Amino acid sequence: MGEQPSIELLPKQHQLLEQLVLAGQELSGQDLHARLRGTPLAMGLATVYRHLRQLQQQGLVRCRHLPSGEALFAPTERDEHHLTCVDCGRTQPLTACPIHDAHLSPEQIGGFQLLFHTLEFFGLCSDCQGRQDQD
Amino acid sequence: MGEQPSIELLPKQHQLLEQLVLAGQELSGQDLHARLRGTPLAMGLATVYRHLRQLQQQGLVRCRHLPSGEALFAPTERDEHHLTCVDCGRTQPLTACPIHDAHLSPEQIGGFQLLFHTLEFFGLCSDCQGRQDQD
DNA sequence: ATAAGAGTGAGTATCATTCTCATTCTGTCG
DNA sequence: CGACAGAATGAGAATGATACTCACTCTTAT
Ligand SMILES: [Mn+2]
Ligand SMILES: [Mn+2]
Ligand SMILES: [Zn+2]
Ligand SMILES: [Zn+2]
Repeated sequence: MGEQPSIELLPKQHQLLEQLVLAGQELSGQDLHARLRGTPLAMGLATVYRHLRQLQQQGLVRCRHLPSGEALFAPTERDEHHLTCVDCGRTQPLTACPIHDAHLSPEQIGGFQLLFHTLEFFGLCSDCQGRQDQD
Repeated sequence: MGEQPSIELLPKQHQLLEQLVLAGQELSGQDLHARLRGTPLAMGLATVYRHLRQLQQQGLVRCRHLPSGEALFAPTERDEHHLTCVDCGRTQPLTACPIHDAHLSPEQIGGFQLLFHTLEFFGLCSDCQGRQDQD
């Protein structure tokens, strides 16, 4: 825990990571691109996605996919997960990660160097439970 | 654990669920559509995706997204997760779910009725660790 | 100065998924 | 039995996020 490969981080990669940290919430590639437009930090969409992929490969960023297919990115240092309604899409963050640094046996890990995980819970929110059979 | 809402299951929905169970592995919407083509159980892509969404809303099916954006579906009864290499994409199943029926406080659940979860680990496989700085 | 290599981004291509909407199926009622 | 309402279906078009191309610009080393 606590990688510090700040070496080898391109300026634009550093920018993207910083934006994600500052935002305090998950952002899509499109979001990041839009946020930087007009600023001296602006960069093309291709560069945004290219660097987001590389940041993931370094374990600095992870992403989850919405049902819409859109991917939301966050710094791995922010170990946050969500509970999402399969009906209305309402989402709420969990206040703690249920697996901390889970105990995966070396056998399960099979030589991999673990970088991060994604964990999402799905269910019906109270509103949609009511609307269950009618509607 | 052990829902039995076999009531309210359309024939084609039942078919899709059965295919997923029989397959023993995750299948994409395209996979399912292709598998059924030519058989008397064939159905259009729109119907496949429509019913997959409804099966998810009933908590019978869950899905995860590959980096490619493709979604893979599985029956929720099969509580299996994966460890994927962020570099080469190689993937291996975990032999057990690290969160079983995790202990989420009612406070965290906030009125939701939990249906299923997705959990994926990412890292570097042994091969790609070697290729680390070169390449 | 020159050259090799890395980084960039506007535009285009891709392709899984969703949307449209005309058609077919199913069950009900007079 | 027709006639009709509503649900289900699927071919084809639309969508939209992401990946790819490739010419151009920087950077760095000789
Ligand atoms: Mn976590
Ligand atoms: Mn599990
Ligand atoms: Zn809801
Ligand atoms: Zn690998």
